[in-house]
Amino acid sequence: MPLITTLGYALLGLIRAESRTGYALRMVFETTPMGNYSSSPGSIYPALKGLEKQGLVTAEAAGKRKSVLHITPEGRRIFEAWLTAPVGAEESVETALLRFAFLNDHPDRQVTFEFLASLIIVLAGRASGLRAWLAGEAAQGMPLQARLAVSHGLRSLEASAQWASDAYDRLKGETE
Amino acid sequence: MPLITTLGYALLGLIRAESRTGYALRMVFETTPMGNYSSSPGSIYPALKGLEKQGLVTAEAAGKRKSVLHITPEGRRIFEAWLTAPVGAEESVETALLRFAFLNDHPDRQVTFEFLASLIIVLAGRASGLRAWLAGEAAQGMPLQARLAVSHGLRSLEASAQWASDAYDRLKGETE
DNA sequence: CCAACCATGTAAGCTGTTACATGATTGA
DNA sequence: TCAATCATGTAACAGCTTACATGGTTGG
Repeated sequence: MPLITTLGYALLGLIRAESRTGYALRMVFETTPMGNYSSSPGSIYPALKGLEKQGLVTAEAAGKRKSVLHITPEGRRIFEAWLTAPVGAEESVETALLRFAFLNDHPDRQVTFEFLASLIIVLAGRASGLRAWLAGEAAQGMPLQARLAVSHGLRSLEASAQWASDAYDRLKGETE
Repeated sequence: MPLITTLGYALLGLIRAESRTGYALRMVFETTPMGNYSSSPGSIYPALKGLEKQGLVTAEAAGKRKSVLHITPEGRRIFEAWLTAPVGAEESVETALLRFAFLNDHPDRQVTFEFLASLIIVLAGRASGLRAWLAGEAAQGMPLQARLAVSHGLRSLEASAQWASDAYDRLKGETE
């Protein structure tokens, strides 16, 4: 089993979509909202080295200093497995969104629909957990603003679920 | 200037509210949604040591192994400064919510209202940044699902702003 | 008396950040 | 030619996670 961070998968996915240099990958992070998965040479180059060491990408020399990274068959396998897994109970919304974005290129549209469906279920579960906590006695003893802070978390989950539902409809509309 | 992590401030705030042992602090994280700021002895005890080393808390021996932590005047000063600062442009929603929860105990209610007002402004700024990006040409070249993922970020910001506005009204109602 | 819980800590390892360093290439 | 940008890396450091280690106290 490979140990790949979210940044690693983000890099792998970008390389899969198009072979690139490390610098080109950095630029993606610096010029798009994908920058959340962070930038800076200090994180990207070591991460790329890690992917290379695990045989998920290969570096092709191109000029004095440049080296273009390509995904390997093994890299494809690993990425595909990560990409198409249903949303896990512990998975963060951030990585789920990263996967959703990369699923755009997946040939089987059904996978995306199943992905969104699993996301909605996970979010609903978390939301009901928070709702239960807020209704429970533990919450009654807490100061109002602490409860309000928790209710923010609930709102946030509801907004994500609503987004997922809207995205589902939107994509259904596209495919017809 | 002290270097204190979010976890450090969370601990400091809990100790300020009530002197506690490290174990009691851990239990707070394990039994409430505050668990986001994480638990596990491996992070909490070193963090407490750090606060002690900086003179922000003192440990009072209590029995064989227990030691009760108290906040120092210096700790109070540092915490108060952190607590009452307006929301920064780069500040995460998570730390803002932590501060909001702790502001519950602040004697001057006006501080909380100003805090929420500054939060709303920061969120609005981020939201318009994302909206601009989505409307810009960079976004047009991106695949639909990547744009949808970004629009999730926007929805999320809008939900947070709505929450802040509702919380403002709710608290205004309380004080009347 | 034994299990469960109270209570505190250390050690290894991984990730990421900041800052620094280096040199090539390109356009004005 | 000189500045900006392309392009890749290293080093120091901080923080967290997991896992381990240890021992006290309490209730059945």
